[in-house]
Amino acid sequence: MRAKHTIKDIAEKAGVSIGTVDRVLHERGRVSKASERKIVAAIKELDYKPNPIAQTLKNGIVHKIGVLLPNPDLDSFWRPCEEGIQEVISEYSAFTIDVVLYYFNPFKSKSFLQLGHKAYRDGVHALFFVPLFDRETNSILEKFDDADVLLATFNSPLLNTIDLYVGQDLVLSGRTAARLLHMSSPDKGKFAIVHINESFENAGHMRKKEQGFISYCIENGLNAPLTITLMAEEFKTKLVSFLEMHQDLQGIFVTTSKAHEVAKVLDSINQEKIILIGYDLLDENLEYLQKGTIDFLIHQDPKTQASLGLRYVIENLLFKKEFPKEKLLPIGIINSENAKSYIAQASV
Amino acid sequence: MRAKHTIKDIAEKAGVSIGTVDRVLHERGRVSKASERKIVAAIKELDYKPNPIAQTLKNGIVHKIGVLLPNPDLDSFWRPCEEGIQEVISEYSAFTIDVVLYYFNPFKSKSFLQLGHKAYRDGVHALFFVPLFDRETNSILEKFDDADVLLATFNSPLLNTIDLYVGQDLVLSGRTAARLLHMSSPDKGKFAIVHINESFENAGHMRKKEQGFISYCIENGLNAPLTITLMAEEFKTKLVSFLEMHQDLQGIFVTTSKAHEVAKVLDSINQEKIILIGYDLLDENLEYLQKGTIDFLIHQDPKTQASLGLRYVIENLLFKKEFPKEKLLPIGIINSENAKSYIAQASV
DNA sequence: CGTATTTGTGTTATCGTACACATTTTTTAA
DNA sequence: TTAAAAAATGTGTACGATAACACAAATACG
Repeated sequence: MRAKHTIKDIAEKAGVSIGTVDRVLHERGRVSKASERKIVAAIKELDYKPNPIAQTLKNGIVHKIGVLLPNPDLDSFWRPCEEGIQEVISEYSAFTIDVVLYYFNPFKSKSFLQLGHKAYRDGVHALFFVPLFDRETNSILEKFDDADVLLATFNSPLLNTIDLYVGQDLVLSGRTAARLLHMSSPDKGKFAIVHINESFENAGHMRKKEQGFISYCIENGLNAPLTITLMAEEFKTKLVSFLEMHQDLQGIFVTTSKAHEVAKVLDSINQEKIILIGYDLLDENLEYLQKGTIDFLIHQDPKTQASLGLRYVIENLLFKKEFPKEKLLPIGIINSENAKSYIAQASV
Repeated sequence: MRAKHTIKDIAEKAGVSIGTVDRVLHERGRVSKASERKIVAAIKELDYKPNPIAQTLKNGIVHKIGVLLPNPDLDSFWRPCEEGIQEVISEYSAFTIDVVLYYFNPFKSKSFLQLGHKAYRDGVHALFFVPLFDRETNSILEKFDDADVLLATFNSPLLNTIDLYVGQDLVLSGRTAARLLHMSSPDKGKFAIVHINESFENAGHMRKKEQGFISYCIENGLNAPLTITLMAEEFKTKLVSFLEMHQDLQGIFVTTSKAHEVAKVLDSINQEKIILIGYDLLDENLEYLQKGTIDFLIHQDPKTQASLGLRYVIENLLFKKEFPKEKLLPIGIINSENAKSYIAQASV
């Protein structure tokens, strides 16, 4: 690799001053066609690329990045996201960035809306958020429409024009679960999909996972899975009677991170044959994974979603690094053995 | 976050000039104890961190990074690594780095040694390599001993003093495979470990995987697995007679990326009941994964190993970013469904 | 006591880019 | 033809860290 060429090299080659080159580069006008031609030719010939380091130093602004995240104190599912964000913040502590965290109440769309608007008023240069509520998200996006603000989301997909989305293919994760159950009981299979409906915000997620699971069953000539939705109240009663009604059940797929609650019930009635699959590396889930009540966990990796997305945003602002419009993380299958390797992963 | 403090702020606070501050920062002497005390205090109080961007700009050197990699033309296992490296190179094309690739012959330790020494003569600032041969690696490391060169490895672990290692816990991956087989045939299980010994360089890898597999079996009261090593010659004959001898075999664990060769044989004799687990997302493996002959693949993710490691090296040189001494990547379990999500992963 | 030498300190140019401002050249109008 | 306006181009400084250099004050030594 030959040494990098600078603006000065271009200027010399084209026989003009660096100021003129700069004007061409930034299309600020006030340049004769003749000079412009020569400069453009020189840029091409020398394959000039501006030095992003120098640009960043020059601009010298403190990039303000808003992160709009559900409050982990209100729903611990978001704890790993917060951790990921914090890690990235300390990773870039030496750089001129200012990450402002806005924690909204995941059960109140208004809280989301208000904090989104607050981020706008605070004049953030980028907003990285979980678009939990469709209508409110649109309202926020409208606000930012004119402003030159980098908009990035994670966890929940969104149709709107967003610069970046980091997440997972939920349909595929449902199919993956179905395949795992199918593997472990290779006949026609009698399976159940359990939705645990704590807050309606997960509805979309659960539906997509279910859809994937069912599509696998159909394509592979399996019996259609049973479906049941459990709420916090009468959780155990309902589940137990469901199990009694379906004695021949071979596997259960829990579409949320609360598989441990199902495991608890299964344990209490000494039901050991049923294969149980759930989501996420929560401590409660891991405990039952080690005991063998939970057989597989699917890793949604919210932490990586958050940290990777924020990193894309930061590196774009700082170093002008490009990023993909959509980044779908791999669907991790976790059993009692490789769990460790995913937990260690946590710390960078 | 308050605005970043600069060397100038420190100078003002301590009532000295920036030159004096710089001398303290770099321990270049020529500073009175009184000034030093004041400066150190100011640095502490303002929590001063040097701006890595400015430092890099000032230093302005082109960092030369040597990458010592087995030639993918001679062993296609390394193709993804090369791709990962190339991706990172283009990702940082705007920065002042010069990545020099040295392709050695993975079947000839001498080739490895020679290119390692060549990298030294070329005066690289960092060397990122696969330490395939122990003795030769030590010889190379000795060379670099005095020089202030960043040494990083991937894929093959090493005891020596290396700044960074990116890889996987091989023992754990063997355990993971055992757990998967156990899940799919929940009695005492009759399993076989198949080593496919193409080149001795894999010996260490294979041994560790076997070790993990066996330890799982012991801990879980399973039968000890059978072990067989196959060479290219008489591959099929040997395998077929092995299968005939053990009609009740329930699962096979192939410790290399050549599970597809075993799958080919199983297919040819219409053996469908045996569960087959292998390594790596090769096209040949994926084909049999979709067909159902291969049931699981374990993802060693050589591409991420290479790209992540190189990225650590580059970001350390460019931005003084820190990295862990050892980075063990998660052990990915792949079935026919989530394979897609890992393949998509390939492109950044 | 005067000249060397050491020690402490401040000033300044540099890296590559960006932009305000100064200066020169060209065009237009009187 | 010449002054004014417009267009084109060059110059200087800043971003923050670094280090060579200049210079003063303090100390050493014959």
